[in-house]
Amino acid sequence: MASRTDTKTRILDAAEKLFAERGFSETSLRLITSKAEVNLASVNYHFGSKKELIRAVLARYLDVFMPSAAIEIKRLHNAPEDASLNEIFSALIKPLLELNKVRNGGTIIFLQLLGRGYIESQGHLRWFITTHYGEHLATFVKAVVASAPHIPPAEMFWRLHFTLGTIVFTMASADALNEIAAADYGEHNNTEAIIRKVIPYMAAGVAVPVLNN
Amino acid sequence: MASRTDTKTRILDAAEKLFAERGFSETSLRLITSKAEVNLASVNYHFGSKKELIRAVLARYLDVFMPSAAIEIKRLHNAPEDASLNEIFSALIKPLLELNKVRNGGTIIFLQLLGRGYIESQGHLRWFITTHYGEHLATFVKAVVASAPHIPPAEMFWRLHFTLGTIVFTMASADALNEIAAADYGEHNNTEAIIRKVIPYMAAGVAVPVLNN
DNA sequence: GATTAATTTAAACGGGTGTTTAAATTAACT
DNA sequence: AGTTAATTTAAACACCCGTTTAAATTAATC
Repeated sequence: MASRTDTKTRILDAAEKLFAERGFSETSLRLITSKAEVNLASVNYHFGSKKELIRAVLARYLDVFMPSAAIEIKRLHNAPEDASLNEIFSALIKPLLELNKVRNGGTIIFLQLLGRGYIESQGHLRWFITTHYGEHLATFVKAVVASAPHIPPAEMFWRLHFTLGTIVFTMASADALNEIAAADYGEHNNTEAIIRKVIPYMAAGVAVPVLNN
Repeated sequence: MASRTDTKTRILDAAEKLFAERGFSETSLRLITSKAEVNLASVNYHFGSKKELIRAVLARYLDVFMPSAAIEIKRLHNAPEDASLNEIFSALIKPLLELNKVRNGGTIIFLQLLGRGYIESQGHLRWFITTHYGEHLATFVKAVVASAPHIPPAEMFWRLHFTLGTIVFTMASADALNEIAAADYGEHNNTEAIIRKVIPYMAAGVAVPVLNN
């Protein structure tokens, strides 16, 4: 056991930050290992390949977030009346912000990783998440469907992915948007403030009646 | 003048398709030139660098879309009563679908390029668009603000970017989502159908009242 | 048709990539 | 303490990248 932090952990910590900032393919192993102050070959030794390192980075967050989110959703679902969409989305705030306690800036890093993953991996991440966290995901989807019974399942499928796009793109550009907002409107929003802004937007969009013509 | 298509055009046609599918940095000049059946060095000869090729690919669409979109928005604005958000967003459908006539699949290619650009270029694309097409953009924003006067400007800034994220992420994953939708719900949506699905979602989200607590 | 300019071509350049190797070092165990 | 296993290290490997060069080819001009 080394006196300093575990090599594996040092790699993950450096990698997740760089992956979130610059994307997966734009981040070289040499950049990661130099930031982590470990040897280049240690990535392949501990993780096998860059692709598996990416998976490990994502899993470290998903393993915390997914069960926690499912618990919060179930707590809502057990309430006497069905929860509103706003309540369901808001139930995710606590699990998301708890990631900040796991690591500094964990919330936004996680959401940015998610967005990078969905866009860069051409569907591989979607498969990874549904096969590894499908149960937790189903809990969430069920709650949303029950809360908006007037939306047909196929339409809800699309709207939930609209929702994913909304938050994931927003977080990917959060820093740039915050700069503009500060310059133009004197606003300064942290991650939680942005999440609280986006939830009403998403809830309204998901619930809006389908017009059939 | 060659008997076949212009070299410059052949490069642009091959590049835009590959860029939209795999992203900018994942697409090598060698892949582009081999698909275009032109020599590798011709990219640097005609465009100077890969970065300038990317700009040229984007400009070819923006030069068509932006003026056309601005015209449609102004046409609405001249109508006796103020247009609804749904009408404003729907006014963009025609300019978007006209891109399909410019090139096969032009609409979705354009939207995917836009998304890739926003996420990969760390703000460079945002700068490029606002400096080159700022006037047309302002026309659109003004119409939206007038149509939802109950939303403060700072809040509208965020919501319009939520909107951008929604459509851009959706289009980036459109092929994958369509496959799932076809398998799970027997649906088959073309680009226009997806756009018509996403507009009510976005309009509802942009217009939802801000709760002040 | 000769001369000039524009374009295309094949080859090389310098540099960065993920991964592998084999030796050196450190840790764990009997 | 001596032996084995786990880890770290420096170096090299094979490959792909964007760009440049200089010669060959094609087009345009006088």
